[in-house]
Amino acid sequence: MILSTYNKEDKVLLAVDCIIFGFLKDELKILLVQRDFEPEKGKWSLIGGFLKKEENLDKAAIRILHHLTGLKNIYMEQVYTFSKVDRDPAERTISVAYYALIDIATHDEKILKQNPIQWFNLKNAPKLIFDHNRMVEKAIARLRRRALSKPIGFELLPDKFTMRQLQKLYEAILDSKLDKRNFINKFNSFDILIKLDEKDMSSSKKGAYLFKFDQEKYNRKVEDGFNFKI
Amino acid sequence: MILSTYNKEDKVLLAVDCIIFGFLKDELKILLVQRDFEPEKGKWSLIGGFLKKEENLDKAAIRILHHLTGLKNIYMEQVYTFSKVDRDPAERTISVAYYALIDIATHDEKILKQNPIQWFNLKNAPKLIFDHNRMVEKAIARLRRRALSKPIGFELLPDKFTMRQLQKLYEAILDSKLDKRNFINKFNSFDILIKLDEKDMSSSKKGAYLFKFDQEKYNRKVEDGFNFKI
DNA sequence: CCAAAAGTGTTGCGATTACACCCATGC
DNA sequence: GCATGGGTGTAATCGCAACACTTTTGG
Repeated sequence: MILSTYNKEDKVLLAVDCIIFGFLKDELKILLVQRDFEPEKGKWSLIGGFLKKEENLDKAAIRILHHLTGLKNIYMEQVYTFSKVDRDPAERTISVAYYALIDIATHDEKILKQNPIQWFNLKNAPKLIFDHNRMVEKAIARLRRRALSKPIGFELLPDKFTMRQLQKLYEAILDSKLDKRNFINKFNSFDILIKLDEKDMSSSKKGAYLFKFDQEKYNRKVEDGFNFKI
Repeated sequence: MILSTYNKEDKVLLAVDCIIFGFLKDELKILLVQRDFEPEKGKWSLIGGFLKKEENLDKAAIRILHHLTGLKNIYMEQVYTFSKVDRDPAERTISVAYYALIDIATHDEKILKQNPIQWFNLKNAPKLIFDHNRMVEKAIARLRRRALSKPIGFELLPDKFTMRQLQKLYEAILDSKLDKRNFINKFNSFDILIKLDEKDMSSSKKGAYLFKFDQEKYNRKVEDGFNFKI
């Protein structure tokens, strides 16, 4: 029933849980924390926290991520709100899931200073508390859809990257093999990468050219109705 | 800060607002209510209510829709959670938006018994309270994406419908003209409709064949990896 | 000199698009 | 008999997928 004041309505705890994706050595990873409080103390969990009265959810997600990893200016996006009545046995809690994309290679030192948090390969991540595994699934589905329609992967790669790295990233996100030539041809046809004179020598004798994402050009193209589509 | 009990955390009001889509006379419509309480009394608003402690959000959305329209067994889906600090001037409220799809032709009598609610053409709907217009936008975007990848429109049409009605529905959702022959050819290629012997005589002298959606066949196809794609 | 990864184009096929005429009937 | 909406097929084009060999160089 709606009342003319809201006084009689139930209030609830609103949590934010973050599915933090990273990419390293051709593998998609997620960052997990070992819970240091009851219930489920010691178990692996998504990084989370509670919404405060004076902030919106986006801000809360940014604050929680920053607090537990030290990272700022990270791409985040709301995924879904989970509300099963007994999802948290301690108390009725609604949780809004956000996913974040992190370039591990550039940020790893910062993150791993924090103790009880750890990267897991997505494929062999542990069982998580509550409904966190479902949250991860939803976030992956979302990431996948996003990757097909936006050049989202750049958030997960260093500033300079090789075509092969980019391809491996898409393969990890989409969980399928892609053809090398077709992938490169398609990406080049978008014309949103800058080919550098530099080479990355770490993965082969011949060396592989490095590329950068041309954000400006991409934005202009989007405004002109360009549609990214892998 | 996460504490070992949640006692110190802020609690908030959690609302559910419903973007209710209908389709009649080739037009996509939304159902709105004139608010009968402060703040913003008398203004047009989405149909909404508050989450109760003992229900999850899906249940709350169903309850709220049923309470204000009398309808049951309606397709609903969570869209997004809105949390701007001052979105509701009366009190800090977070709102989870759901969209619903209703076949107006079949259900209209029930709905219009209720007094202060009314269908509006999407194109000339009034300005809504709070951030409700943004909610509608998000819901449309979601509906659009959904319509491209699932035969979602059947929720919006009567049990029996003509090809032309189906096409007009897609045109309304996608906000673009479609070619008559291409549309029918594509839809027939999916093979998920049952052509009836009956004709609808209301729109032309010749009459147009009626079709039904073959839910069973569709489900079987989806299980076999079929991918609906307009 | 050879192993290992990088780089590079072409072709066939299937899907999408564009397009125009006859049909049935109520008035 | 004519105006109105219903119904139907084909050809041209485009985008996607499949595919193999040469280059470079550290060891």
